[in-house]
Amino acid sequence: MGRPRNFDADEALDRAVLVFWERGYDRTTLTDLCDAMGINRPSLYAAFGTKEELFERALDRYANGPQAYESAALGLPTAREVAEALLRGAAERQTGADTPHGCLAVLGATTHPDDESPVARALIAARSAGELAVRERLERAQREGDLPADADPAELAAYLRTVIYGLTVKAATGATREELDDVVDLALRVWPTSSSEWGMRTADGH
Amino acid sequence: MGRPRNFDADEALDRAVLVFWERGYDRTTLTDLCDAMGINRPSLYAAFGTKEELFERALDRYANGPQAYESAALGLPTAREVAEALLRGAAERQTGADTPHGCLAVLGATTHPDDESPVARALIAARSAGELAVRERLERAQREGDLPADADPAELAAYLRTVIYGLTVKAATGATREELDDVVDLALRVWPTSSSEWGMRTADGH
DNA sequence: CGACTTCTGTACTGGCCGGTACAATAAGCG
DNA sequence: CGCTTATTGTACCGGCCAGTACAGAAGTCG
Repeated sequence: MGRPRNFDADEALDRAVLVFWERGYDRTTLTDLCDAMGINRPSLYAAFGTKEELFERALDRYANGPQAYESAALGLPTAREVAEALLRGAAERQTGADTPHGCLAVLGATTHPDDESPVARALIAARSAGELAVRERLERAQREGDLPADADPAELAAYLRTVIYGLTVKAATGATREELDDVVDLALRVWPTSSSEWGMRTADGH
Repeated sequence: MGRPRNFDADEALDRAVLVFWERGYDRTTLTDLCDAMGINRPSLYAAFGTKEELFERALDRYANGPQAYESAALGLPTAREVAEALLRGAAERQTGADTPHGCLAVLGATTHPDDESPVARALIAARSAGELAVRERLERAQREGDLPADADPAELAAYLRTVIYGLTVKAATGATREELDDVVDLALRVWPTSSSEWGMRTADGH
């Protein structure tokens, strides 16, 4: 009962995602959000709560929407395919013509680990969860014999995550998809293809 | 003549660098800066101008101070040494115990290429200049026979820059120096050591 | 129809922001 | 010692921010 709201909450949240994605948390104002969502402030508060709470909802929706290619990538059969899908997916997603460049979870806020703000903690948690998921997928690959026994899933996951973060910053700086794909080509050469070659290349390390 | 200022401008600028480095441009207020610099607002304006202008001065000082390892790295004799020094230097610099984690030039502001603010343009210019310098160094290495002829200096420079950016985000998220060094170990395996191996690993690419 | 409940629109609040006016202060110089 | 010049400290400005009070509007249910 009561007066029905005359906007679609999911659609409004999608608009909010785009605004945060483009401008980051700090530089986004409630006025920006209301304009983009087509509603006014009391409605925003009633439906989504505080700006911080709205950001966390947006982050969640981003993970399940634009960033869903990540979980899809983890479902691929081999570790090598997972790695390539993660990197190519990041390059493609972050240079889309119709979406802001870069990644909301990385560029959403300038955070440092000792920052106790809820926004910072939500972002750091989201990033850590992403890396952990990759690591667990690679550990499974190793158990399945899909990844050489002397490879280190944790290090590989950290490396993949590092490259993905780097792609984000490059995309935000204005890199094109082609440039990013070239970087992905190079980054994937690290991937261990066979146990012997992997060992050989490790042996002469410093 | 006139009353002499009772603070050291360079020292005050160093303090400003630390504040911007830790909090980023947007989250840093003039009150933060004045407190850290030990001066009050009119003195700050007289000595450094606007907050934006102060940030650009801080960025410049950062490049010539904490980030000076980059230009030092470019002076090393071989391309391989240059690459390793850049990555190790980034890992070390961005996880220092006495300095904020991450890189001022990357985390200083959430920017997008179509952002016309002076701060955004200064940051993007600084990043592009950094990558260009690496690329030119690698082109020289190739002329000197120090890098295989079939390697692509522009792609390698973009790759190095991407990994460095990624290290920055990981450092800001709380990664330790050891974790970053492991990533550097992996990242450096990409480096072309001899023309034949480089070609071999390229041939079966997709 | 009329009571009730929920949402919408306007207009506002206290607080913080970047930037500055102005008077007091501290030096050099004749 | 005064005059000039530059910096300092205080106190303030308009503007924008996130968040909200309140009245009117739009539905449901008896």
